[in-house]
Amino acid sequence: MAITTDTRLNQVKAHMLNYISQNKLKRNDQLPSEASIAKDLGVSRNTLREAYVTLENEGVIVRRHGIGTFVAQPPYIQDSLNEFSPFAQIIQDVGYTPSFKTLSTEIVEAPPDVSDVLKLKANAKVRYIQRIVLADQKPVIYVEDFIPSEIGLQVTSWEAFEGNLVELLAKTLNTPLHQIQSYIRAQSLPADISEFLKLPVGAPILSVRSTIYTLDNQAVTFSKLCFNSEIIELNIVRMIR
Amino acid sequence: MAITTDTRLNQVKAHMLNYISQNKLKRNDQLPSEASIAKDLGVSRNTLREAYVTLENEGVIVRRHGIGTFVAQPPYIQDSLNEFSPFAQIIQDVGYTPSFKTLSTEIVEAPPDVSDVLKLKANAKVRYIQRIVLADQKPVIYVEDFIPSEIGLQVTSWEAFEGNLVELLAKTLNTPLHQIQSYIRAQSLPADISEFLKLPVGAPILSVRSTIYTLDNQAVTFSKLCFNSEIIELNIVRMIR
DNA sequence: ATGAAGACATAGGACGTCCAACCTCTCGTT
DNA sequence: AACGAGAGGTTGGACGTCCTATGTCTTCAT
Repeated sequence: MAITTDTRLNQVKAHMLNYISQNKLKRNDQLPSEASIAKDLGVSRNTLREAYVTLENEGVIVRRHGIGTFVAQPPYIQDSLNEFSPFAQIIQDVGYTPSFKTLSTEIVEAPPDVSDVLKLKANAKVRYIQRIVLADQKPVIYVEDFIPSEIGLQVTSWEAFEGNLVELLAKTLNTPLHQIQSYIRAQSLPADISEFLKLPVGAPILSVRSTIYTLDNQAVTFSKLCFNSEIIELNIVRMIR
Repeated sequence: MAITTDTRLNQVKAHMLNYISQNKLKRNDQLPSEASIAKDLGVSRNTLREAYVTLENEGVIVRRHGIGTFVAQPPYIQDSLNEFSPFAQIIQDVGYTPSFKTLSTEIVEAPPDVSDVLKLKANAKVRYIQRIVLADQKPVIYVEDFIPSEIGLQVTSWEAFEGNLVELLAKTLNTPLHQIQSYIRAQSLPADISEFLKLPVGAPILSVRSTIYTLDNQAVTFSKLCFNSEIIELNIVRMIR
């Protein structure tokens, strides 16, 4: 379940993250120049530059033209945690350490709204997974996933599953998954979820319903999520022209 | 307001956006291969690849190894109704009739948070517009726009302005506006906005902060919005590959 | 007919090179 | 002492080249 392929670019990225961690670099500390690191690692400056650009986009470093490269936000996470889900990335971007916890999971008959979105026959079964996502051990997202049984995902233990659902789906279906379509609204926290998010009933939360489609517009997973909006913000980039 | 970081990469990006628009390409339509476009534009395949990668990150296209490059989300809003703003579309989609009302407008010194996002000098002036968006005469969105004065928008009467701000900006700056970057969170409705949205204080609302950029990543407008979440849902399409 | 092998087109990845733009520091002229 | 020119280091941008990985389509032997 390696989402990170072992390309040189990723090696370089990993090296830089290690470098910052091991030398205990703090915010605004300067990193070695592109050229020197590239020489040390035996890669071209292009490759290193690409790694730096990526790290900058991820908010780890800041590059300043004509001056040098500096630590922006020391890396909170090492590689493997990065594999869970897109939401881990969001949490990471905000500066927390993400983790998952499975509350329950079972095969159930699809509820009407789910069945509707997934275009299932009546009485069709779905794998139901109830999880929470934690940021620095604090619960911030409550997740319910519904995956049609007919897809036939193979997982040794759903209870212990911490992999990337999207990756697993893509691999099992052997087709690229194309998009998540999400609807977002604000909502008052209902009582039954309150205990999981450890927030008072009625607190404003982001409620998201998200559907993953194949290229053929077949819905393969439907998820309901509740975000603790005090900690997590959603980020959209939308093209307007 | 110098708007010309006219790098080749940006030229290529702009060209591809135009290409998709002018040929009216839709989702899943195939784009010419990297090599052929690069040859047509007289740039190296590297440069073109970089543009493609960027466009993919922005959700406009999808690249598939060994197959080709495809349109993910056409970069323009095909709108006739969309006279005023993307939000009119959202309201329309939900089944209401959108309209606007200007509450107040003036030139003010940019508040710190706004000045920060727009990268303005201290004490720089901005055009401040306070509006509400109505769905079937019912207020559903509260909007505050901040536009740098130096852009020099020409409007006969801001009070009566109901045009499309984005269009006006694009025309005045004579450059395509590229993307909106938005941050969304849930929030309890504060008292000062309560009267405009006609909702009780403390009601859960969607709070959105939205920035419009040029192709060169210059921020040209910053907006704060509050959505009545009982009526409006936001809709995101995010590429996950 | 069928299926395997191979040709071809496409994106993925990396390298080495060159020059531009930007910043800091030093050193010589005034 | 003040200032400006210039050297040297740093990131920014682009090019051309080479090879690899992945799909698709054709061709040919069975």
